[in-house]
Amino acid sequence: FGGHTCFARDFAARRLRAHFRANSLFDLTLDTEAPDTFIDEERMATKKKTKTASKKKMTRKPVPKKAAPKKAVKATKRPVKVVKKSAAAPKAKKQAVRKAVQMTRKAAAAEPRYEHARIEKKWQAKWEADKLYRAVMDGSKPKHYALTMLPYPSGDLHIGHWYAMTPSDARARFKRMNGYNVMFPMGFDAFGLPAENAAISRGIHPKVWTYKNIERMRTQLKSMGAMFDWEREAVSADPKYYKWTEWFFIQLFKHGLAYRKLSAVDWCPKDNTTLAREQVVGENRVCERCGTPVIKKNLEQWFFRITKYADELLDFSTIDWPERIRTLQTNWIGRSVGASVIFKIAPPSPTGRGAGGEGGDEIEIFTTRPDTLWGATFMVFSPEHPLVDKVTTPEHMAEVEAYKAEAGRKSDIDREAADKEKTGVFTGGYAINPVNDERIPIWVADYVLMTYGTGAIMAVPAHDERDFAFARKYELKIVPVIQPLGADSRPPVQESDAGSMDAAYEHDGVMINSGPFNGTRATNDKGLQNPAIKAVTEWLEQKGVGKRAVNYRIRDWLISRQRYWGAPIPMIHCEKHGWNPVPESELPVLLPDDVAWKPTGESPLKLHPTWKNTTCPVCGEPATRETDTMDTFMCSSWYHLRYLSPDYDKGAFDDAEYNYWMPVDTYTGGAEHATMHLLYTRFFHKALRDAGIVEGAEPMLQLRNQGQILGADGQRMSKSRGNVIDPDEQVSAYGADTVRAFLMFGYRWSEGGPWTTGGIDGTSRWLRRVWAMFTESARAGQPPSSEVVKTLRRRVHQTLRNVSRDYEQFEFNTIISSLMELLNEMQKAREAGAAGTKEWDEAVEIYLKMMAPVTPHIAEEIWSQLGKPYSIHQQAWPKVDEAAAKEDVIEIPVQVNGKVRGRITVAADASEAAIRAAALANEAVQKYLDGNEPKKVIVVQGRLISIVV
RNA sequence: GCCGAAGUGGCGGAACUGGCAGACGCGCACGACUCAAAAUCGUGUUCCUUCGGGAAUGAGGGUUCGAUUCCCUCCUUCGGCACCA
Repeated sequence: FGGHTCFARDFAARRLRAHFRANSLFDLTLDTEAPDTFIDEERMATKKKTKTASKKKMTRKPVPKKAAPKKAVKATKRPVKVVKKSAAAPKAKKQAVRKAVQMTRKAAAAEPRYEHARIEKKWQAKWEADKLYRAVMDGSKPKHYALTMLPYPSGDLHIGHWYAMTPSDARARFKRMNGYNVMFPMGFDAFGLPAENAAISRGIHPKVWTYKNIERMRTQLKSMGAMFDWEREAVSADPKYYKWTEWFFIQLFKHGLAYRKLSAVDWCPKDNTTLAREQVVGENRVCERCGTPVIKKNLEQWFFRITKYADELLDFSTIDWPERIRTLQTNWIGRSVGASVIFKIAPPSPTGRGAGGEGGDEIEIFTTRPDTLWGATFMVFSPEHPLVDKVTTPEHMAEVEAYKAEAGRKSDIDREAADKEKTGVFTGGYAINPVNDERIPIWVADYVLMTYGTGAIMAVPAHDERDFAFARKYELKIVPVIQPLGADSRPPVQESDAGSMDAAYEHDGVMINSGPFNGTRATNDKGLQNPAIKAVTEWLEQKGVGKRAVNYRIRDWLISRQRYWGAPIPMIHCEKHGWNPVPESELPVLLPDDVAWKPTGESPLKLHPTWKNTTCPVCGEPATRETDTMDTFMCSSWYHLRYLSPDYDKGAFDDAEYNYWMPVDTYTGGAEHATMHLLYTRFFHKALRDAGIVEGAEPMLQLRNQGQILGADGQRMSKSRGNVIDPDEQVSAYGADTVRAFLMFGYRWSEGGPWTTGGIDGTSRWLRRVWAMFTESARAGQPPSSEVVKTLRRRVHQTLRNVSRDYEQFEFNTIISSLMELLNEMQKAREAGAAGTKEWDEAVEIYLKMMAPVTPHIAEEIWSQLGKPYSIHQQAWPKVDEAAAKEDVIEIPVQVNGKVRGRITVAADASEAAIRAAALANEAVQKYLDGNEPKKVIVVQGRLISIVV
């Protein structure tokens, strides 16, 4: 391992160890050919020998040590402590449990080994042969549609896939055992850039690359032992799938929800394609796929009218989605309430200075602060605003043209950097402020964006930071209109004092210099709950110069991609008849196989010699096809519908299946899709609903996000960092059940975290112990006391209660810790002779059922070895016996002045008076009371007693 | 800057109605076994301690008999947005 870090060496060593262990290279008992009894006896005998030998040594050796002065002190002091702490039972209890655990751990070593590889292979084959997880409609059962995000077939399954999917699988299995008819489908999001990039760099056809990867990943997915119904598999690059992707596009087009528009769009120069606004990320505005900074291009492209649904998408009242996702989507949609106000362009002044407009022109602006209208001392137009040319006077024309040209050349990053110094030029034109008829100058500046509001703003320098900076730089008038509440605070009341302002005032105050509204209280809240805004908006409406208005940050969804490996956009352009959809009878528009993939910036389909040539569906004259393909997020917006009936050819899905299965009951996947897939799919469903294709407002009722597994170094896993954990290696070393259980045990599922080398060993030990204890035959011994079996039952049913709740709530880590705890309790019970009793058998049966969703193979194997009916996964979830789970004697801590000073043991149903009496009688408590009468005694039933002195 | 989430031992994390902080596991230390490892097993493991106790859930305050949990202020980390008028 020369040249590697210590970590790498350590990691490699561990892997080797695991590998040796898995392949039995260390273990002397691994001769599976030999009869089991022989192995057992042989081993037991050796164990016993070594045991007695060691005991002898033990008793002899420590003697001189104990004679050492230090130890002697401890030895004498100890008994005192023990006596004192005899009240503190938990410690003793804990030790007893520990002892029992150790005893059975020893016993475990004697059992036939847990051979995960053999067991897992065996059961996976049987489940598949038996179609155990086939989900078919069944009106007699409640349905549960469990969906987990489908993978992109990029090559190999990642540990992240396991982390996302296996807990989802466990939850689906839990639901199934609870009587639901569960569908848990799987598929591949198979179109997209990586396939095409592989084609370019390696010369493999995208289709070949993709399907080869799917083949491999399907095998890897099967190694999870998940309950995927493979007969429902859907692959988005399959013509029988994308036929309906195309069909959906046409439906959206027919309902006015898909349209073509020329606009400045985000373009990734590396991937040579346009991107949706959602796919441009980060401060530097980079491509979400490859990290290259995007540039703007003016192109005619296809858009989906997601903005039409902005308001509806803000309503989460009918779905149970994480707060985080709701916030992200809400912010992304970015709803602002304010007013639109109409400013007239001023007619040319008699002096020749002033507007170039001929009069009668109006300009509408959007503001969230109509209460500051009286402070609007100038207007600013975006350089792209169509009225710029009209308002610009001849003497300013050259300067304005130069500025526009400069703005056009700048990238968005340069232009939109918030800390950049603002620039602009005067147009020579003026507008009339409708509230006070002031003539205010019109400027052009690139800090005003054409893409938000109307592309023009009223500038209120006294109360807006950006306008203030601009006004200071170009020496424009500043009129304060909000006076702070304190007498001597700024800004000044008079316009002439504005020169002393050093920043815009953006806080609460009282309106001044505002005609009829002087004295009105103005808070800094936006929206109509601000009394000043409410009053002014109503006044504007009465005067007919403005009205209440809402604006959104979200833009329409740009879906055109200048790439080959995507679903073709089924549209035809004719010189005479413009754009028309391909007739539905001709769907799908098939992707041709014989294309040259060259990164030219044009779709490879455009370069195909014949593909684009077709005829106009209206007139039959020669016409051309759209050569762009669809964003892959279009394909994934409806995959949950294709799973309903992946082979159905009379429609995108079979209505009967839809009516039975939809909507999705639980959806699991990464939060990184918050403003992309998770927003698109909600939009898509609403659009289909309005097109009469689906029903209901939302496609997915409940969403839960898992976190991310990072490399052991806390960084994102990546090949270049060398910190990738390969799930296949983990599976071959530990088995799928261990990997599943570790991923569920080691993390809060919603958080994720760094991979911990060695952490998996704990889970591996757990399963080996389970194996050992449950496969070992009961030894004859003294019968257990009734207390032992009663305690056992109580623990079992208490655990069942907790575990059931945790499955329901996606809290997988505590499921496994509860199971580990119960195993420790069971070992204790076993040592006390409980094995062989009917309570023991019940405990084992419930235990296996509780672990079955997490570790399906080992549970099935032990279940079958115990002679129980196949399959454990078809068993009903056990019911909690509340009576058995109830504690009859409880220990309650007694607090004196907020500190635990003693403990009392009382019957669980003891009366408050009895508990109080017992607490006050407690020796330790008496000591702390020191003869004083307690001021107050609080008894919390079953919890604690708090005494205030 | 704005919005959101989260801060608990060496680590992952638990504490589900405001009621015994640190469950469960990892790691570590020492010991048993071994020629030696590995595996397994045993003991211990929040910190301080004069061995009586005391302190502690990012920091500081508040409410309460009682706060990891509720409220306020601040700090840190992560995620998102970012000239959005």
